[in-house]
Amino acid sequence: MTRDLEKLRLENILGAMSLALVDKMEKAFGTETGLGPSAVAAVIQIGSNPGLSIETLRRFIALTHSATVRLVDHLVEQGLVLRGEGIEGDRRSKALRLTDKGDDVFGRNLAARRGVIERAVGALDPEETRSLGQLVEKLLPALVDMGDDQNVVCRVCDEAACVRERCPISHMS
Amino acid sequence: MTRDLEKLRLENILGAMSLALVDKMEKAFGTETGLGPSAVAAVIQIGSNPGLSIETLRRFIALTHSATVRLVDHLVEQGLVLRGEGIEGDRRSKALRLTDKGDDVFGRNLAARRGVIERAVGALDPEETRSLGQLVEKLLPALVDMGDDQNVVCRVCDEAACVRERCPISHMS
DNA sequence: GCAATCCTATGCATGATGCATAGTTAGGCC
DNA sequence: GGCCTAACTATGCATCATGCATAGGATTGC
Repeated sequence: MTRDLEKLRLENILGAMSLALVDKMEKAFGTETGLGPSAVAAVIQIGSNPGLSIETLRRFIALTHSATVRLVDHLVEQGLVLRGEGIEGDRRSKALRLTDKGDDVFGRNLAARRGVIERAVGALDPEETRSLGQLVEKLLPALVDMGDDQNVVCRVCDEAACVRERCPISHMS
Repeated sequence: MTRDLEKLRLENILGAMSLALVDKMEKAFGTETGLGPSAVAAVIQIGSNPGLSIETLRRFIALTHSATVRLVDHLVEQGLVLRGEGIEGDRRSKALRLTDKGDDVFGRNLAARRGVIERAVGALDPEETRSLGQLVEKLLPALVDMGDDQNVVCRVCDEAACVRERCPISHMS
């Protein structure tokens, strides 16, 4: 019984920690680049997968198509994104790419995210950090459903830090 | 160097895990009770601290006063919240309380949150769970700034599962 | 009893987003 | 070749959440 209560307590703290971490990341995005969560996700995805289409982007960032169009419009106005020519000659689609300015924002967002997480993990010693990593790695797949949202989870990931073969989330396609 | 890369990788996964967990919680709130994140936070805070004022609530859920007024209006319309009489005879303030229906929603939201977290933690054995708990407990304070947002972090916490003396976040005043 | 302070409430504006719809291109089938 | 369906993009319209500015009522201290 005490055991159960203790378990509840730890689960509760895990939830609080996650929420705090996400809050801090979003706040850091805002102060660093002035972009909201969806815009940040879009920039990071376009930066990580240059040339993708709006439709593909839409799935990564979990928005409606129309919302994604508006969002991209906005990013283009801000000079962060370019709508290139059709993908593989398909003139329906537009290949999305970052401008130099967009690339800068891309990097600053990832750095801000890294900073927030490093600051938290900084409270642990190297041994504990490694231990936490192993646990999180084991726990993450249980959180992710099959289907579209596999990618959604990675919408603000630093893909340079992500070893695909070892990512707990199977990136398919 | 490999060590650094590995550290980056683990930090990245921690970020992804937190985002996934928060996503799932918000989704669960939506499907369970149809409320958005702010409304859920409001219900949970009113349920956990019955009789609080709009101004106090506002700080817990990190909204403007006006936004909080509108939110409470909405919750009252839905029959979840009551605006009671002034707090301690102060007729400026209105003591906020949950109706029976609101209390039901309160419980269902907390249960939904617990379910999401349990599902994730279910991937670990008891020993690992305990270990994760200790690490998270150590790491959480490093994430929380002094000031208002100490409470904000707890906006959807299950206070029944939270042992105040052992909460890494000092709840003051 | 008056001024400063605090709490609540409301008018107005904005930004993000979804739904419904339309235009354009590609590809397969006759 | 011509046509139908599917896929991708874009836009009009509506809604919701939220912030800013302002106003009104209550409390407190001098």
